[in-house]
Amino acid sequence: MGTFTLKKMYERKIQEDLDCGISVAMKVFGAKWKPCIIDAISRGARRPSELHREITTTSARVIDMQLSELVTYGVLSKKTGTGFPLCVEYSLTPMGESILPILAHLSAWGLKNKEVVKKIAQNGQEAPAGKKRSWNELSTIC
Amino acid sequence: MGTFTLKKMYERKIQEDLDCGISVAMKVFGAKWKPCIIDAISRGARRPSELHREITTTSARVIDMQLSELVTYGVLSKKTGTGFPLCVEYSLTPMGESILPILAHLSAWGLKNKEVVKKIAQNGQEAPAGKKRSWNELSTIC
DNA sequence: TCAGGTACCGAATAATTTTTCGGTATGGAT
DNA sequence: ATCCATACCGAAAAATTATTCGGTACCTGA
Repeated sequence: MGTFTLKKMYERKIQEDLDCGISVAMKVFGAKWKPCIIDAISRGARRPSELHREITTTSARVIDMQLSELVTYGVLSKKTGTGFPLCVEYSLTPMGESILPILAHLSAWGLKNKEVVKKIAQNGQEAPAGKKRSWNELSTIC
Repeated sequence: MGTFTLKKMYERKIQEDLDCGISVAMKVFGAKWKPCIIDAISRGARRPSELHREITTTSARVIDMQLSELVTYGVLSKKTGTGFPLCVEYSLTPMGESILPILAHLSAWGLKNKEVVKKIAQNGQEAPAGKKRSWNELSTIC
């Protein structure tokens, strides 16, 4: 028996293609803090308060929101205690566990390339845009 | 000798952490259409016009922008022809090639889970939010 | 009864990314 | 001189995501 209300989710204007595997993956764990949260949980942080303490680069609210989305998509499961103080534990489902190796690959790739990327990023020009065609770009083909 | 101007890139207000491998990876190939473009190129599409024809779900402008970012970050290399008609070819650099297995993993994961995700996504409530605590959520712990 | 720790939530706002629109430039063919 | 296909680009608008702010609720011990 419970009163409840369902908040309607943000309604996209542009449809996404959930037949594309990459879109699906990105939807489920591609948000800014989700990999971070999944990682922390895989390393043993289970309670929201622990996560809040561990991840200080964003607010508690943000973590809470992402946690609940991860539960919705079946990446995490949630157990609620009734004792005192309130206690909730999140843990990875098998589906969640299956994400870990992918995150490991992403992380390895990023670490391997981070110096180059950093250098380019700090150059301040994302794209060599605005250049008006003139000198030879590289070798000539075609 | 060439006239040119550099368009300044979007200046972030919130700093990103480029020591985190996952952030780096996401920055380089995590944008909406980049995986798609990388994939198309890996399958043999080299010229912008081919890509435009192959990827019809977004505009040419979008593809062009992503292409130039991918070049900037060293994922693609660009060769410009001087003949007629104008001809440009993009190809994967070794760094670009090294992304392919990761995309394959992401894609495989997504395809394996897409039915579940689709079902949940179309349920219309992203998060089971708004629920006011009352019945037992799951088993009790703590 | 009140403070204190835990777990949440909604609505507004800000930041970021994506998309649209309307251009420029090149060189050959007509 | 105009038209075509190719390859680009800037600026504004729209869409999406992330963040901030100010709450509620539960239980217990002081």
